[in-house]
Amino acid sequence: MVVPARRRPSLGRQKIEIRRIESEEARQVCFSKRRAGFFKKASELSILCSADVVAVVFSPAGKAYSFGHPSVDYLLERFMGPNTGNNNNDTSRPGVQVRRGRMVDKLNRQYGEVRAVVEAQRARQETLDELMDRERAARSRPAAWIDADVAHMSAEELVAFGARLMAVQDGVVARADQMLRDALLIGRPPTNTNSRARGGGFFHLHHF
Amino acid sequence: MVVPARRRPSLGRQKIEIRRIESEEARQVCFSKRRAGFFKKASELSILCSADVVAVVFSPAGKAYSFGHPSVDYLLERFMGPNTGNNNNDTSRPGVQVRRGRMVDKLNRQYGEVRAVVEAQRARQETLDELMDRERAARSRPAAWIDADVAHMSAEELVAFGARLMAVQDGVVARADQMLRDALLIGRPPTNTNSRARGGGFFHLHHF
DNA sequence: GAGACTATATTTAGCAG
DNA sequence: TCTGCTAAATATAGTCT
Repeated sequence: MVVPARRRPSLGRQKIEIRRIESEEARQVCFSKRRAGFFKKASELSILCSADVVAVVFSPAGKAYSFGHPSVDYLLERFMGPNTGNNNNDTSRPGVQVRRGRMVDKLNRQYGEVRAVVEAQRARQETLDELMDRERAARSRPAAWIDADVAHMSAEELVAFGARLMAVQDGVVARADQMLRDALLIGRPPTNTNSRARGGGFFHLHHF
Repeated sequence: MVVPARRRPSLGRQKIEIRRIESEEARQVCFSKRRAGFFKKASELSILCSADVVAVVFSPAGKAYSFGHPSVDYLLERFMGPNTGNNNNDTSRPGVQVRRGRMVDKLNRQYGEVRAVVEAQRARQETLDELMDRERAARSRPAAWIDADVAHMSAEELVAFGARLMAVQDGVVARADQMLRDALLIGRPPTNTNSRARGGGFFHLHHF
């Protein structure tokens, strides 16, 4: 009795050239997969080598996904620590007061790998997008205080500024990370049977 | 005649737990390898999916390696474009005037994958570190204008600020990228026989 | 249109020079 | 330290559900 010689169920991974994927759909799929892998790599790098890693990815559609890394504790301490009452002459920026809850949602959306959590609240997604837009609009006015000068900086200044930016962003991400962590009461990502989701998750406490 | 049954030349890659590598040396090696792989992934992601990607890695030793990516042209245009003479009331930041040359060096050091180039000028490295420190010191005073407030931001503000930061940083990296590119007259990374350096390089022009 | 799956493409841990 | 090698560990393209 001859077996229908059914073909291989799959050709397996194919080699591809590193060039823009033309197919809109395939591009989107690839983006999701690789973004996940990318963030995972970031996570591993930060854990294995005790390195601070910050990564931001803007989807073609314009959405931002960020990965904030390790030294959460260290930076948290630095930014929220003892000297909380410092000299900030905040006279130009608008005060957007908001409670904790929303923050969690936004971070979840912006964040890449907390997918497991996001999964459970995908419904709120749209509300978030809306919020994001509104906020951006509200900030467009005073927002210029930062980038207005970038174009005018000398080479030296540019580099220095960039460095500062990284450091600050690091702090921002760190604090955000911590807030999310607090809000969700997460110490480690929720256990997930999916093999992809394994690999550690990206909110680590560790080191420094 | 019995063959000495020589063992496998290598056990091949071993599985490791994702946890801080204790061995100082092994950690350093791993850092180098994975940093390279990480940046490569960033590059591929940006090219394949036409996504903007920014990644910064701080080595345990404190050095920063950054990967700026794609929409160089787009952002360059945005930051250096037509409306160069905009409304910046720059009354607080010091003006550090410097010529092009140094910029190239610093960027090279800061950048990870231009190693091939860096290789050829490692000697100047120390001068750069010195410069960096001096600059940082000089900037420590007015530097506070940014991070002083981070600790005081509400959740909403934090996220918005983070988003802006990413965008700006993207711009900074983009401009820096372009400057380096101009200065070195590079269109693509220098050809290198080393297999590691293969994989595309990270300064792309492409898309958007 | 997000996951599951399979077969390959890539990455990289542990060594050796 | 840095480079190269080898083989096992992962990441993922293409498909199907």
